[in-house]
Formats: sequence, structure tokens, C-alpha cells
Amino acid sequence: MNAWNDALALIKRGSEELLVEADLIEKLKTGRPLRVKAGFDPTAPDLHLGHTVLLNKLRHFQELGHHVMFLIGDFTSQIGDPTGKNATRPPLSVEQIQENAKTYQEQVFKILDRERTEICFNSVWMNPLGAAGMIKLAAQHTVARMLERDDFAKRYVGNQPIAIHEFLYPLCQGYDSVAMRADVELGGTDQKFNLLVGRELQKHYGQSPQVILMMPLLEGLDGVNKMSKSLDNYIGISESPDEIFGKLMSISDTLMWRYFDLLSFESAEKIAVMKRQVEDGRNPRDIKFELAKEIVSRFHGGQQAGEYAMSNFVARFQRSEIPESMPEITLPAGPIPQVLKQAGLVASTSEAMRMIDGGGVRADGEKVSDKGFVLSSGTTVVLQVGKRKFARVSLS
RNA sequence: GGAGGGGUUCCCGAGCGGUCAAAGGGAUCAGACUGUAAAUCUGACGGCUCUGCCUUCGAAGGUUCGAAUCCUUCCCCCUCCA
Repeated sequence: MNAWNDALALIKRGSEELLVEADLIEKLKTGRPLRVKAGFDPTAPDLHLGHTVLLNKLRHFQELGHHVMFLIGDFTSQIGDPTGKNATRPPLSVEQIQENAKTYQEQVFKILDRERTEICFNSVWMNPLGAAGMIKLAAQHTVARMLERDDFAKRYVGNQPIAIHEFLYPLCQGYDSVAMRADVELGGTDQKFNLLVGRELQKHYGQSPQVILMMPLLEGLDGVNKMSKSLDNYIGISESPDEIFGKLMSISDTLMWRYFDLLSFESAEKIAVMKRQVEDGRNPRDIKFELAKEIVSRFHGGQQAGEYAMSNFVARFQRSEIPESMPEITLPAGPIPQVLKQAGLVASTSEAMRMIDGGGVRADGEKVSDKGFVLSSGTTVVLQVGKRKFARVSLS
């Protein structure tokens, strides 16, 4: 068993597709540290578990001694990866990008090794390219090839608009690979087209084409769509332990196994054992507890964090206790709908009224049914909307 | 440039002079049941100083007692032709 053979096994673990395996083997055999690229959009500074699937894989490369390049697409974010929804996005200010990049680093290094990670910005080479360079770049590809991209093809057939600039995104992403001399690029399966453009362009520019490693997309909390901030079905890695724990507990039993596969560091064997236990009648909830503990522990400093989050969870949802910590606010006295709104527990007084009608509002644990109920000054109440929104409000 | 179709509340999508804050579905939220699972059932789903009032149907004007619905101009999207 060769060293590169072990490396290959680790690299392939959990991945969806590797193009081209022979190329990778060849690169590994050279023994030099490979330049591994993965791109991120600076518009969403909050990383979520979906991103970590990729980060975990980058970490594998680091463990194998390779050079990881964490690309922040500050130039490409002006285009926005075509999703059909977005027109040209207003460019973020330099300050904003810097700030987002900083947030990225704080979060990313919970997984990656800071010492062995290079942070890159693609504006560094994209800006100097200029209009002439962009035209030259655009000349490397044809419309027909672009329309092969699934997303474009669907929109084209479905009479949905496709703006010309959207074609530039894959080209820019591909050019990044050229500029970075990437040996390997990681991406989600939805990135296949863009990743392949990188290979093409590298050939045009006389480089050996990058190897493409695609990771499966993690479904969001709804179990259907991919995890994304815009769909609000995500678990952010900088969310509070209780929040992460709770959200993980709310996923479906089916989805839980998917999360184990893509997020857990447990061995495949151990996961298989747990699966068998559930088939034999063990409550899936208990297995979910294990997952939730593992993830919380990973992002919140050790096993104790996981245990603690679990005990909070049990207290709150199984024994319906009021949580120990919650936002504490002082607000002017007034009718309860106004106070709920000002406390940020509901979006509007109308919503507050509806919630009261629906029986979802509690004050100090007592269900509120009177919409005109006035919270008088000098008192402090714990207000609750639904099962998870709490605030301790002092009335002035 | 020409011809035609279209822009409705988070999404899809009805409405085509009053009974429209706007059908239906999806998503979401709350309640019941639970394992903060699924499924199911119930309700809500523009805002407010809430038995009423105010703002919404691409934008701005106009006709009318009254407009999402009619007219004018403008903006945007799609299809076909060039």
C-alpha cells in the first residue's frame, strides 16, 4: 500500500464525484504539496453546516500536507452565481468585504488549520484584467457550451430570462483556477459546470487541468432544499449551542442519517451500528441526541458544551421549563401586543394579536388570552411566543 | 425595428369595474397530538391607536360615485420575425 493510495482513500471519503481520478493519482505521485482551491462568496459571512462539508474535506487535504487556498470571491460576487433569482448585485464595499472575510476566518478556523491556509481574493487578478482581458476570456467559450449548464438550459427552455453577464460567472471562476494555478478544486455537486470550465481554461492557458472533487450538497432543515441562508433552513456554525442543538433535533429521522454521513466524524461502522439499533426499535431521538452533541461540541469548545446543551434541551422541551438565559429588556409599560412587538418576539402588533388568538403567547408561563391585557410598570415578566421565543421584560 | 404574450400579496397562480386585503396550492407561523421527528387535525398568514381605519395587485398619471380590473405614458420580462 503506497502513501498516495491511502491519501486517495481519504480524499475520496464522503465525496460525490472525482474528476479525473487518474489525474489526481498522477499529481499525488509527484509528492509535492498540491494547491487546493475552494471558493466562497463574501456576501454571506455566516457559515453554516452546509459549508462545513467542504471545509471538512479541505481539512483532509491539510492533514495530508497539501496547500489550501481559501478563495474569497470579492470580484465574482458582483456577478453572483446565476441562480435565476439574482440580477447583478451591487458590489460590496471594500470595508464590507474585509469585514466579511474576517468573519469567515474566525469561523473557518474552527475547522481548518490557520497555519496552512492561504486566503485569496479574486479581485487581485480580476480587476487588472480589464475589459480587454474579459473579452479575451469570454472568447474562450461558446454560447452553446454555456447553455449546457443545467441551470441555464432549464431557464432557456422555461422562457426565463438569462442575462449575458451571468455567462461571465463560470468564466471568472475558471480563470481563478488559472491565476491560482490550482491542482485541485473543491466544490458542491451544483458547481460541476463551473469547475469544469476551470479545467478548460487552464488548458487554454497552458496549465495542467485541475482535478475536480465534488462534495454532496447538504440538505437544509426542511430536508428538501440545499442548506442556504436565503431559504432560512440552515444551522449557522456561530449560532448558540442551544440553537444548534435544537435545530438538529428538529430534523426528520430520515434527514438525520444524511447529516451523520456528511457531518459526523464518527466512523462508517459506528453509524451503521446506530442504524441497526433504530431498526431494532431504539428511539431515533436518542441517536439524534448523539449527533446534536457531536456538532455542538465541535463548534463550541469540547464535549462539555454538547452535554450542557443537551441538558438544557431536555429541561426546556421535555420538562417544559423556562430557559435560564434569555434576552433581558426594559420597555415602557403598555398593552401586551405592543410590548411583544417592541421586545422583538413578533414582527407586528397584528401578529401579536393573532398569536394571542392562537394561544401561542404566555406571560410567566400563563397563557394570555386577553389582547388588551396591560403590562403595568414596575413589574418584570417572562414573555413567551411559541415554544422557543422568550424574553424577560421589565416594564418601566 | 416589427408582431404577439406577460408583470398580482414570500413562491406558484386565479381574479379582469363594486360582494377584493384579493380564490386555490406551496412555504411559513401558532395550537392539538408527539420524540421541538414524521404523519394528521385546527387556526393564522399587509399594517395600525383593531367591531373601525390605513397601505397593497410593475411605475406614474387619468376616467369613474367606485379600479388589481378601463384609458394614457413609462419601466421590465418572454416568444416569433429581422
